Amino acid sequence: MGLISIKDIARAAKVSHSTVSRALQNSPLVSHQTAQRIREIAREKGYRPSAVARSLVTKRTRTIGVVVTRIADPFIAEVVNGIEEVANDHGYSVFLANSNANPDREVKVVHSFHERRVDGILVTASRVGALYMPLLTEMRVPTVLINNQHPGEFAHSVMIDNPAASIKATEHLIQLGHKRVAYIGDRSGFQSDTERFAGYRRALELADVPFLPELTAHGDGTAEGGMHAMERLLALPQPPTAVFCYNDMSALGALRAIRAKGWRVPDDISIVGFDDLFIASYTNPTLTTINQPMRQMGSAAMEILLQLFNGANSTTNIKVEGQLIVRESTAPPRSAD
Amino acid sequence: MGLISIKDIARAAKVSHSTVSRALQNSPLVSHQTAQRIREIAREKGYRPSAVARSLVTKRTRTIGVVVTRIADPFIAEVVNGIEEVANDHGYSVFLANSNANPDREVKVVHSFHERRVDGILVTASRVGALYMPLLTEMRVPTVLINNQHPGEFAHSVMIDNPAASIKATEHLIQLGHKRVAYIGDRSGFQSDTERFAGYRRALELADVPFLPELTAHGDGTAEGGMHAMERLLALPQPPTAVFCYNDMSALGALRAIRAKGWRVPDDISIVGFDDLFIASYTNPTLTTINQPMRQMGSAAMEILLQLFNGANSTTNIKVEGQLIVRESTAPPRSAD
DNA sequence: TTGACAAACAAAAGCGATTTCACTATAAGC
DNA sequence: GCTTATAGTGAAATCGCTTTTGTTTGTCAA
Repeated sequence: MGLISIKDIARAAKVSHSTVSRALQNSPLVSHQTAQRIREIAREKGYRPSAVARSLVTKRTRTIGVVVTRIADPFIAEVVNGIEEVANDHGYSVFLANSNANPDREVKVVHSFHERRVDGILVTASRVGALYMPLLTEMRVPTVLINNQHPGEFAHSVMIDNPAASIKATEHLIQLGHKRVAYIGDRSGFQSDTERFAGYRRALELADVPFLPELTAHGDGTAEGGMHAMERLLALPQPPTAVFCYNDMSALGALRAIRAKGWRVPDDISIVGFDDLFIASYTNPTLTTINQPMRQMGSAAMEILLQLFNGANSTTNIKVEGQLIVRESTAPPRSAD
Repeated sequence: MGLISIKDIARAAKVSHSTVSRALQNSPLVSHQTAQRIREIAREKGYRPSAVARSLVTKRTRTIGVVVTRIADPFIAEVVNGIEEVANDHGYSVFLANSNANPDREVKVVHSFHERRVDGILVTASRVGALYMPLLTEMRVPTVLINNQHPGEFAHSVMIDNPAASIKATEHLIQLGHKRVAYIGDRSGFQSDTERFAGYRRALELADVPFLPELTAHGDGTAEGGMHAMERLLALPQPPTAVFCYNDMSALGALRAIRAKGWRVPDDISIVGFDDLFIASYTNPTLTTINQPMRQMGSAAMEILLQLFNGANSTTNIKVEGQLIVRESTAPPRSAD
């Protein structure tokens, strides 16, 4: 005998298996006495109803699929933490899959979720938005996108307001007196890079600070990439006095490049990051950055899903605010030039 | 009509649904021609077989459950990345659940995995080892523990050799000439703390360096905890000249406490961490630490599971070596005393 | 006494697949 | 020409549940 089933405990309790099923879901159609007895026997035998059999008839699996680029990315891990928390609280289990930012693999993963009949799908930082529309429409699975990287609106999403946040970050530097403010972006063509860059330019414009093309360098969102981008900026005949980085990882690399050259932050150069990863509070100097409420973004996305499960059918596009966190990596330029 | 089923495509192809099933699994019991035609129709209609219906009859779900303390923990995220990679490669989907280091919740999660009929379970840093034995035996689900935190052997596990690695770390400090070597541990009672502390003491013993009880402080594995522990060590009349930290997070806090006091690393005090988290290469100074091959530990655990699925029944207890990575945070003491 | 009604349970259908078993052609062997 | 093996297919059983439908029993009013 493999696992014990509802029939086994029906036999033991001398009732039909339908009665057992009802007793275990506290249905009022079974007498309190019998129900009690059945539950007792079930507990004794360590019976656990099969979710797969149940799902087959109820047509709901109480599972959701989460597709991420890489779970080891600290930003994503926090988002997933928020998702899992809410999901678990509501009895949903979460499937996790990495896409490695590979569109093919992403599609494959979504198909596998479909076969598993997940009730909903959450996607972080996807770049295959255009592929999703037909795919998901065909599947009819409620889907919420988090920080989608493809231009265009999707039915349901949670995003950070990139332009507004970037303006805050850049304005902070300008207000400190910086005129030569650089931008280290991500060359991979994410929409968030485009938007953050736009915010940066807009802030310069608003403050009548000229935009200098040579002060834009591109990394790839990693510390390594940020380091190389910073090296290029430092090699300029007239290096910037402040740098706004696409994300904290890039900023980490920038800090390193500056230190390697023997310069000091913020004395010689100011640095602002984006994300407010945990480690931003533990770098030396600590990092001024934009706080993205990652955990809450995850919970919010999951809560949208829950509402969709409950029949809501309005489109929900949440845009959260980023908050500027001033730490030690920014200061007025050495001499206001 | 909800989702399209095997019957729908059977009707369209004018064959029985059994033939469809066979055609889609490339069974040799169906003619090449018919199979071709059926597959074509299935593709056209975007048919995806229901994994839940299949699982009900095959008794295998091709899913595994992964229970972690917190997915946002960078160490764990890397392990999970390794797990997901090989699981996905073999057609397994992974359920992820946080236990928040709460034994009750951990048991609940395992029960939910059981109901979902996962084929196997992976647990990282569990502290409820004693509870697992009966629970898992009853469930008969292959389980592999990663860095289990409960003393005692479990059937299958992947662990780092804590004592050996800690000896390496401590010896490194001693060889640099340090005599007052402190240890910042984790007061939560993890087995890894016990083992690392034991390694530390053993190294002192081997080098005839006296063990001084006042040089042992306890954090809680977080940067904050490490910071407070370090503050206590710094307040000593004669502070240590080197500190071996339970993990990189604690070391991060220690670095910060030292910096707050105006001292410098490694000039005034040397620091060694444990884990080699990504950020160890980006602190200032970069952190000397013990490398745990997190990703590989995850893959190894998943591979053990796969072997168990294939009928292997030997007990497998993998013990991986930690590697000392020397970076900038360690140097000889200011004056060999 | 009888019929209506409700309560408590059993029986059976069905979810969507896999798999066993049975059946029908067709080809091969005598 | 007749048995017999074989390939290809269909029918039916099955997995472990939920849910609809049916049946029995007891209570009460007429």
